[in-house]
Amino acid sequence: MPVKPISEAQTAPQARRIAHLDMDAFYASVELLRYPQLKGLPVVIGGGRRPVDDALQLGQGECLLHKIPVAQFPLLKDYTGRGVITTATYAARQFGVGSAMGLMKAAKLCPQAILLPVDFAEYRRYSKAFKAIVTDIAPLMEDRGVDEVYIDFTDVPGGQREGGRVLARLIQKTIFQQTGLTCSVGVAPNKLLAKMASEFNKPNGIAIVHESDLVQMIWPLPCRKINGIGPKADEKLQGLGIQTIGELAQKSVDWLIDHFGQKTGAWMFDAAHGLDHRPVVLESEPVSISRETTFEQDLHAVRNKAELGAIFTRLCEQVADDLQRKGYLCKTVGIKLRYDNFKCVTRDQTLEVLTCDAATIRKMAGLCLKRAPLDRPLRLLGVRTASLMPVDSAEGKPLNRLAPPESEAQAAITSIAFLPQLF
DNA sequence: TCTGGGGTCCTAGGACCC
DNA sequence: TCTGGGGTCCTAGGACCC
Repeated sequence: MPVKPISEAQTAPQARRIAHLDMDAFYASVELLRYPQLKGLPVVIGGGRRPVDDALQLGQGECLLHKIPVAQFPLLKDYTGRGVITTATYAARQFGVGSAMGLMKAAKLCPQAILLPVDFAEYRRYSKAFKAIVTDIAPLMEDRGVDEVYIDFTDVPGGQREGGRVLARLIQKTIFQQTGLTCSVGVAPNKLLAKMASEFNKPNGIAIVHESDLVQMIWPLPCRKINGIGPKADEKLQGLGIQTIGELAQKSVDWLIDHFGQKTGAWMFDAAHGLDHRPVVLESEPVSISRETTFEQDLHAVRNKAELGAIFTRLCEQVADDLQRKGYLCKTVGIKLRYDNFKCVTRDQTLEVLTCDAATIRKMAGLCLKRAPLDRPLRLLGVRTASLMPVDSAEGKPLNRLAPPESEAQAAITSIAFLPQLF
């Protein structure tokens, strides 16, 4: 029996261990740190729009709640407006309310819930804090939004111990000690399984999944638990008699490709078998930057022209500002409309120059708007920029970073052949 | 009294080029 | 003389995620 040389043993490839970390009821937990007197009570956070502030009778965005007794906190039943729930505490979830539910609908289910306005600035502070703790311990982290990250444990010292449990526990404990917030962690051979695993022992839990656990731990789960299978795909699967991931795994690739197309079918097959080769990505360039807003009341393109125009211009200014702050130029400008019947329409148009100028974006967006049906009342208007290029890599490209001379702007616009008459 | 805002990725057709 | 086959870019819509 040959003995492995020590050097080879030391460089033997480590098993791939990927963690998914998910903060528990993130926004709600941050609010509970600020208002500990709300612990155990049903609390809903939502809105973020002016009516919420009005309903809460807060002065000019100032948060005065900590000065008043719990009995006087604003209640969900007193709210009127178009907001949705962003997060609910576990106490509130027991009444069946949850993320993305309209506040008015939630008020029926749980009228006594306390309603708090969202405070993104505060959540971002905590988000940065917990991510800094993670990267201090394990530097290969992929940002998946305010409250979620993937972490590559593979080559981190201790990352292999107990399948990743030791390192997960360290990160979880450090985050709690330094922020007071709990999180759930799943560690598995890849992102797909890690994401599922992080849900297993929520809240404040850790779950370890190995390849050999596939049949026992993954196959009994409903297909909907696969990140990427949403309500539509799930409905279609159920129509085909497939409820669980295990049932999905019994189908052949060809059968899945026949029903879902080349790409989705092949992906579903891999997912059902626990396969996922996506790397943990540290940084990525944005594909688009956009702003949108839902009006307090539906607006009509003709009857409310002035009001709509002002909102439209403001959205363009915000997008331009976002581009400039983040250091990008765009080549495509688009709009999004949502009508009173909730139907959506988009129009977009590619420029011949790169720009981050509000007036140019406004002009292009205006042309897009004229190509959209404007007979129905609108509930939402959005402005989107895409085909982005970082400013520093745009050297030598035709630029339009400031408002161009009128003749140039005109040239850019009239060169779009199908629309000269609209301007 | 339904249903936010900010994203990514995929599909599919048409234009246009080789 | 009747219709191939790639490739890329643009546009619109939709599924999905946080």
